Amino acid sequence: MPELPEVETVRRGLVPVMEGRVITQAAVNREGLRWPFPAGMAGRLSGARVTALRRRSKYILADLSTDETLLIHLGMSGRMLISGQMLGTFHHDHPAPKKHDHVVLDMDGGARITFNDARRFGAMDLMPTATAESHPLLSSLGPEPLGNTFDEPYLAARLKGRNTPIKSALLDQHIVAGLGNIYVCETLYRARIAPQTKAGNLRAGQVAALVPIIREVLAEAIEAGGSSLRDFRQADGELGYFQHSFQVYDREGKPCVTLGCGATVGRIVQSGRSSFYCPVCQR
DNA sequence: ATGGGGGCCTGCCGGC
DNA sequence: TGCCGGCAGGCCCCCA
Repeated sequence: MPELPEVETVRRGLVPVMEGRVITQAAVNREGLRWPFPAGMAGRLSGARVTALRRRSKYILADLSTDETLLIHLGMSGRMLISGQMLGTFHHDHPAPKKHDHVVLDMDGGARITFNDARRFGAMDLMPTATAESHPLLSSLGPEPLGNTFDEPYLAARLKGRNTPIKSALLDQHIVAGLGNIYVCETLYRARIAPQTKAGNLRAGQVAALVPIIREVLAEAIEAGGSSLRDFRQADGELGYFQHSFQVYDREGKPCVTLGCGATVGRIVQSGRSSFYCPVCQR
């Protein structure tokens, strides 16, 4: 489910209860999610202090005092719930366990973090911190879209000659890491580029425009997540998914929001995924 | 190498 | 109310 902005929002929500804290007890309720958990995961987590909580693409990385790093991927339906330590509110009971609560981390500050994932497309793994970036899930990722190495010359080089639609190219985590279906649709709408356009056929100006637009779309979504987080980590302590208003995503049949356009948002399927777009604005 | 399709899982929503 | 098909924001793997 979550794309880069949602994962970043979750990471920021976890920082106050995890960073610098010791995992006093880890409970693992099943063998694994998408892949088996690493051997002895609960024991390797218990007693470890989280020294830093980082993000790479859609992965959360918790560096531990044991010189291991815990990799967390939320898949499509993964959620992190915080209980036992609410913002200024008197509250220290934990809610009853729910279906699909797969991993539970109790922290020394009194917080409990529960990883719930109905579809089990998520993942957790442990690896030495020193070689974290060579983890198979991370080693071939493209650059961070908000980082310095993601720029126009880079993107132009990666799209050059590619016959795949720009929609698919931007979803390719090897080209740029962290975009998913929603933000690719939103990016192409803002860039006024039709999703069917062959990546290699984009004009230079279009490629140049994509870089700042991708940055803007993601930054705005993180900002929206950050602001909703303040009111969002309450009642059930669920982190993460803010209501965000999209310009085209999931708006099939609704009017294009561009003033005076008057067209209707369309939907096509590309590589098995829905692309939402304005057939008039996007060329 | 590249591009396309299948598969993994469960939950939800709309139509009948 | 229930059943059923279709769909979901991710990612890996296999095939041509």
